Amino acid sequence: MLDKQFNPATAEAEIFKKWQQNNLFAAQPQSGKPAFSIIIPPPNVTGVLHMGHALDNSIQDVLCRYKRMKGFDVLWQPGMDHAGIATQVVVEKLLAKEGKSRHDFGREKFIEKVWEWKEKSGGQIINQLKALGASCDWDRTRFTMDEGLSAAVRKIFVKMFKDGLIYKDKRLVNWDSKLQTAVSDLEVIQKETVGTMWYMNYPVENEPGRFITVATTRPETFFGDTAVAVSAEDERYKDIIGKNVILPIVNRPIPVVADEHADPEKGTGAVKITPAHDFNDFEVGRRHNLPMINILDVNARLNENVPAEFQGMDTMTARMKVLERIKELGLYVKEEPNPMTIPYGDRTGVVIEPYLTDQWFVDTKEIGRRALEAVEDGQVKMYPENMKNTYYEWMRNLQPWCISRQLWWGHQVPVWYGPDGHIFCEETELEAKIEATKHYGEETVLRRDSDVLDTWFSSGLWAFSTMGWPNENDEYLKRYYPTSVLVTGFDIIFFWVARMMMMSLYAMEEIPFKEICFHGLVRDEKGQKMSKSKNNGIDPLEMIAKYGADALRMSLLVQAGTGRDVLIGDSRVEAYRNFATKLWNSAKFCEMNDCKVAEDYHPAGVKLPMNAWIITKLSEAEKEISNAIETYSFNDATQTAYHFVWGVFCDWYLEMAKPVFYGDSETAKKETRSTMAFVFDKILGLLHPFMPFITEELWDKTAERSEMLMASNWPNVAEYENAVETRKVDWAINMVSAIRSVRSEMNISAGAKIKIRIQEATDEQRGLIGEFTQMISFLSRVEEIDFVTEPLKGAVSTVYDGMIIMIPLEGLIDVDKEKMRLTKEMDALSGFIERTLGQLANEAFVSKAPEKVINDKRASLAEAQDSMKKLQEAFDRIAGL
RNA sequence: GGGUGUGUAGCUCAGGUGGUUAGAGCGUUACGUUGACAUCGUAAAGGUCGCAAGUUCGAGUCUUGCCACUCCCACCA
Repeated sequence: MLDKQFNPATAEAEIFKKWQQNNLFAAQPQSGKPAFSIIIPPPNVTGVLHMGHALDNSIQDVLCRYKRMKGFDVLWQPGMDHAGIATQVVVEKLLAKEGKSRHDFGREKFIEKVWEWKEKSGGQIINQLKALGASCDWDRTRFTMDEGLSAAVRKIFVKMFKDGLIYKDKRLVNWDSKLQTAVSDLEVIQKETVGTMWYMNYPVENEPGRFITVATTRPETFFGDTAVAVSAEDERYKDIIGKNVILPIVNRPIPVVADEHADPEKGTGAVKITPAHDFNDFEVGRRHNLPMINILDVNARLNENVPAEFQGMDTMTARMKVLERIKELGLYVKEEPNPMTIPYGDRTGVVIEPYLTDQWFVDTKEIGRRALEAVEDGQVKMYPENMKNTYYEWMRNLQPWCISRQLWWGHQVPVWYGPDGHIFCEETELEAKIEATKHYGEETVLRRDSDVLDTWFSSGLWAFSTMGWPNENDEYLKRYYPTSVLVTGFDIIFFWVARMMMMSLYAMEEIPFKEICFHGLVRDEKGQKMSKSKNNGIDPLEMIAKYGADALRMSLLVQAGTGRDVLIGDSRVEAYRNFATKLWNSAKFCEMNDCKVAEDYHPAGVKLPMNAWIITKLSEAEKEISNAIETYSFNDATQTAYHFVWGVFCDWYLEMAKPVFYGDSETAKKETRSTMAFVFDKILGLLHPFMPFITEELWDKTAERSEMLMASNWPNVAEYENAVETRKVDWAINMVSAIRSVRSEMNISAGAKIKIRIQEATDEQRGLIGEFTQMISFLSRVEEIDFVTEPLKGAVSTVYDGMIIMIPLEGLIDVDKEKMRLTKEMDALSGFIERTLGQLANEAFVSKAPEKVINDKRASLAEAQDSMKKLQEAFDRIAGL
């Protein structure tokens, strides 16, 4: 006996355990089945499940479950990212609570602390993914700091270094002064604001009274100025190019140089050049061999390269102080508001400073070109396709990738320095020492580079590092790489997708995945981005607790058209919880009516049209769902399934079955019981990828099964389709709808049994009505159907497929209401008739449109005119009362 | 500045290659019968398909222009 309702809170964990016990998640490399593989986008070890994960992993789970049922051997490779910055920040915060900093522990001890944290509190998200139903091969869970993955990182780094693709360079990078590390361009967020532009005068050397006015938004960088640039074409300044101006306060002479960077149209046409603190100025500095004076320390405070009174100031204080002094010197000109963007760190929210340091870079020119070509020539397909344009644009303007971070938690750069600074880049310290001994001719003390790598460097290797690489002979690597499809949000296309493409093509000489399915962002019910500041975040675990994982998955998937954003909120999830309940109740109906698949049952042999009909509808739904999943249109797939279950199976088939079950034909009952059970089983299969828990539960509770639903075959009933019977049942259904509509509009009480009289039915129609009398009567509460040759007085009428259907009401008719109803029906027709007559009278249309279109128009016109005539007659009859 | 989307019912969205009277879900309204389900059923109302031209016998669908909004990238002395 089925319970009154499904209780996800207790059932889901049990079901998940059973899947695990039956080892249904593990890939089966020896199975001989075709392989299908997905790597999970590794969530941060610090992460907790949010709606983005829920969507991303629901999609992957659908694909994996569907493919398994389709006969594939599936590897869904799970794992987590060590998330350098995020994790270090979490642990540092914990230490701060004890009043300590990482420096109190030192690097080694601190890293131990992080590992401790990871073992104790990290990776909660893994269990949360399980709550969602994710069918990953959990025993293969990997972590980007695992020994194997770390070995992969070292190997790639050394190889790239030796290939000249990784190099050290002193250049301007984005400096996060809170974390005291470099970050990549992608980790910087530009925010618009209105700042101020200040104008000030620099005296020209040896020409008393002459000044050059420069404009700046950052007066505090003033001490780093090493030139003023003007355009060579600018008449105002032509004569002082090559001369010096005096930098006020410090009275340092700096040259006036001609450079294309200076635009005569902008500002004053003269630009102060601060090579160590501005990306454009840096380039100008390189072009003119200007000194680069760094005036900031790692905390973004002014350093010893500025006059003592300014040292130690933060940039804002220094800015005001500089302006004050300029004013005192009488060199201040004016200021005006200036719209501008300011860079902030995406993790810390502090202002990012361009900062001159030694960093490690990846030369992306060559590997970027290959990654670009792999998409251009179609080796890697993207869904939706227009994501290619975004990818192309970025790949064609690739900048060197700054991969070093001045953190402790992460993959330490495998680089050692000799006493003279000579670089030894090897996978182990031992190898470095051996090389050093060779180089120096004696054993030498080496110092290891303290930098760690950008987290995305290791996640860039994820597609193959999780599969055993660098062991080229790993059976998983051989079998499941390249992976079948990558499922991810378009927000990390540059961070991760592009990097995986580059790194995989470099290391493996092969693409990491054949297809990429991009999905949109999850937003709240009103379509707003979820954020802490708006406090509109919705916790997937809360939704799962409230409505069940199946309901949450459905409500996400039902909107997951390729690339579209997904809106989530209580009312949406509730709707799919209701759907789950509907499914449960339909199972109860089956059980109550003793629906089981009889041993001698075969779907090809059904005799009742309604049974042939439901099998055909099932087949049509299956084809649509399969097709939609294969093209990543999860919205179509789920909507088709939803409509088939609720709108076809429950609303019509179960209702049609009732008169059969209450009737006295045992053969009809038997066939219908079997068919219903048969179709219901297939429904469980079709829904399983989307709603794995409730379907598995029903599968278990509705019959004795030799295997779990998850391990069963995807439904395929195409060979049992029966178009002829299906058309007949559809016709009867439409007739029921027509009768119901009249009843409802004429306020005939829902319970009342009515008689109907039909005029002008063809022989075929009479035959159909005869065949479906029981069903039509039951579903439209009709107790008597008769065919007549003369119209009835005192009846309400409608026209269906050319037949006049009349409901005699013997004086109870609300004449005005019936007149209104008929008028409304006729109005709808007359508009169409008029338009169509016009079209058919148009010679251009008749001569140019294809014959089929014209014939269809003529046919539907004739039908409409016929209905019109019959409705008009009904109207006239009623008007006479 | 470059790129990419979006604009269809109150809301959220479907609507290959142009062709009957433009659909769904939710919401709304009315009415609720029998024995799966009120987490339900039946029915109805609701749209000049962003605007304007153009191509065409015919445009939600194609072209051009415009308007509004989303997102991404770059720049901003």
